[in-house]
Amino acid sequence: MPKIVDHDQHREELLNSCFTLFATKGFADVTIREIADELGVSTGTLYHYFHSKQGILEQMFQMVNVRDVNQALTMMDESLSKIERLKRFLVFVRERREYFQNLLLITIEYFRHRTMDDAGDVLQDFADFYRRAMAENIQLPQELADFLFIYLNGLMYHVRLFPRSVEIDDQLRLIENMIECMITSSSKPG
Amino acid sequence: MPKIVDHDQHREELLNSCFTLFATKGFADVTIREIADELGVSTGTLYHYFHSKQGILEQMFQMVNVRDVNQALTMMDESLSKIERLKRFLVFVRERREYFQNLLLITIEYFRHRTMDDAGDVLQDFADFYRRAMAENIQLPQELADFLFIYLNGLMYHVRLFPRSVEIDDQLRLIENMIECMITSSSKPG
Amino acid sequence: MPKIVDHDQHREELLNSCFTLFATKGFADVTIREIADELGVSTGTLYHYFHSKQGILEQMFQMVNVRDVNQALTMMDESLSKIERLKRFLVFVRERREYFQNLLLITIEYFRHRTMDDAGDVLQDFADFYRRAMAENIQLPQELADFLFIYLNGLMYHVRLFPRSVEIDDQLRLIENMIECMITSSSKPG
Amino acid sequence: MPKIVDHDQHREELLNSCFTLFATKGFADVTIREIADELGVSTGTLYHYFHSKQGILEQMFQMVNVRDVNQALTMMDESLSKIERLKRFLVFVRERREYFQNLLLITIEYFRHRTMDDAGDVLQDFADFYRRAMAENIQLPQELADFLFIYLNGLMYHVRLFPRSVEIDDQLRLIENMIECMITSSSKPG
DNA sequence: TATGAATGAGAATTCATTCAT
DNA sequence: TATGAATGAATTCTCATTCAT
Repeated sequence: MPKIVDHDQHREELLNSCFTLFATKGFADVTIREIADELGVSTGTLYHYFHSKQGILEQMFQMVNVRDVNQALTMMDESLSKIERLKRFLVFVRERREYFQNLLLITIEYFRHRTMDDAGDVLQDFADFYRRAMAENIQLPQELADFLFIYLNGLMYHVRLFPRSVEIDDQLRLIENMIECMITSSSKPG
Repeated sequence: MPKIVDHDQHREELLNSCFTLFATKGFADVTIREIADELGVSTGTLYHYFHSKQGILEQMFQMVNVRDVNQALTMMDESLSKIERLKRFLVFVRERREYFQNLLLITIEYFRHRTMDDAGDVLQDFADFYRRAMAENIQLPQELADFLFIYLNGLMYHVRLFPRSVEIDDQLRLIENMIECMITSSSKPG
Repeated sequence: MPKIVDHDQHREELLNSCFTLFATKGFADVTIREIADELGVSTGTLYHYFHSKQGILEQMFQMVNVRDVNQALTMMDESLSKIERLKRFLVFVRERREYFQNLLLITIEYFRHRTMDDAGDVLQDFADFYRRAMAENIQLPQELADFLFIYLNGLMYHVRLFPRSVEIDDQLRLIENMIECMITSSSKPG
Repeated sequence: MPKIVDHDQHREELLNSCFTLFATKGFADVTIREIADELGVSTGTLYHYFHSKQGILEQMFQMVNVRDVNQALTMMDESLSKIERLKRFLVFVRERREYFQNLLLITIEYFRHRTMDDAGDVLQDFADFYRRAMAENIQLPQELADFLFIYLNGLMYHVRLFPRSVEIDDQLRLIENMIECMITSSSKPG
């Protein structure tokens, strides 16, 4: 009997392995051969799992999308205060900064290479998911969550491209203070 | 006598014209033929002015670098208050947002494709220049200027990739308030 | 399972086929397309077997080298006299004159296009092999074998470039007489 | 008044300068730019003097042809003996061996790249001239002169390609002895 | 006459994709 | 299902040649 489950699982492993490859070299500069070598399979095998190189990028992006949704939903403890939640979230981002930097770069690759027959506005949904998840999890007003999201993307971009010019910890403390300040000042009466 | 051509000036014009091309499609996905067509010259001419495709990217990035330095230095009126300066600066960014979005994407391309024999740490210098120019011009402490720089990069990234998800004017107002709040609160006694 | 191909054998066949091509047109004037057409394969296939055009020349020269060594070693009958050996050798050269003319021209191509990271002094080894094989096989003193080698190269060069100006048979008879004369006169007492 | 003589003289100088270039790198591997640089003129100027790259090779070969004829005719002293003439000739070749090596390589280039609308059988005439000049000057029977010619070409080829494997002086002494031997033995009465 | 900027056909090489095994 | 040899269109780059100045 063919192992259907394994097939999907295998595909997911394959996608994971070339996530970093695409992020660091860029989609166009990674060859199918490279991917195959990285994954330890032949190019022929790759084409059993994916329809094309393009398809790899698309499926990878969608997989990331789904996976991150699932992860984020289970992150927060219901009993925490806003400030605690924010702190936790920033620690979470800090710990996975490598991943988020790559995700940011992958998103650009997807932005550039998506075909218009991709179902719907995948990118918009992707961003919206993150923005809303942040608002919900940290319980921030959407505008503030957006602000935080935008800033964190800027920070990921910055530390990847100019690694020596800012201290990520200093910047995270700064944004924490700022958001905290906004929360407390806006919740204060008059 | 041969045709009189200002070699450097012509080269700069050529570089300007493929700035957008590289930003939108990405360096690897733009062909020399495309560039030549866009510029209205032959591929041979391109190689008369540039040593390689790589060389086009490098020279373009350096040109941008130099040009932006010169522009930024002449931007500010000495008599303005901090707040006024910040406002002016944000208007400046807003008006040139298209350009800054492209610059951000070009920077990633340069980051990916630079060769190690490029003189020094061009990228670091590039970022440092912007960070310091902002600190000086708006007269912010460096940490706050860095914060602003990082946020604005995040914003440029966001509006390019997810154009429908946030209002750039709302976000600019928000960051203005935040910085203003920081300035005033930190300058207040006690 | 992929198509079973004896990689090395196939490569050798390919090399054989472009031997004449390189000899007659010269390395630089043969295009990869021409080679591919001549061999009945695609350009892509060529690059599956060889690292570059340069590499084809290098591997071809080395293959020739090895093959000729093996052939020459089995040529001579132990029981023959010096004169008989010489005669046989000249017949051998005469019969394969087309090949030797091409080999001479190929050697020039290799001389011109070899890269310095080629292992050792391939050309010198190549010549030394021939000189020594001749001395041994015909049992001539090295100096006389060198003389014969040099003359025969000259003859191959001549008949290829100026085919109507000398009769190869006359010249072969002449050199036979000369060598014979040298052998007998030097072996005579007094 | 236009200087017609200078034009031709200039052209001859130009041809001289790229003689070595063509010999060492081969016709196809020398660029017009290289030639122009070597000659210290622009590519445009080159095309005032020559119709094409091909034309440079053709005119160069013809110039060499004519020049060598003129030189050789004035070389010999009428009063010398055969043996003396042979010796002188070999010294002449020895002194100009660099030139003859290049000439041999140029001849191959011409052989490969001549067009069929080149007037007559230039190559054949070229070889015949040398063969006859040698027969006349040294006063050898044509067959022996041919033999000498062929051998010397072989020697030039050998010392250029395999410089460490034979001593040119040893070989020249050997051929001298051989020819001498042939002369004296054939002139002796039965 | 002399220049060298401009041209574009054609070169070597790469690489996504196919398919016989 | 898995392989990797084979394909050939497309890419970057070169270079002989032209021509406006």
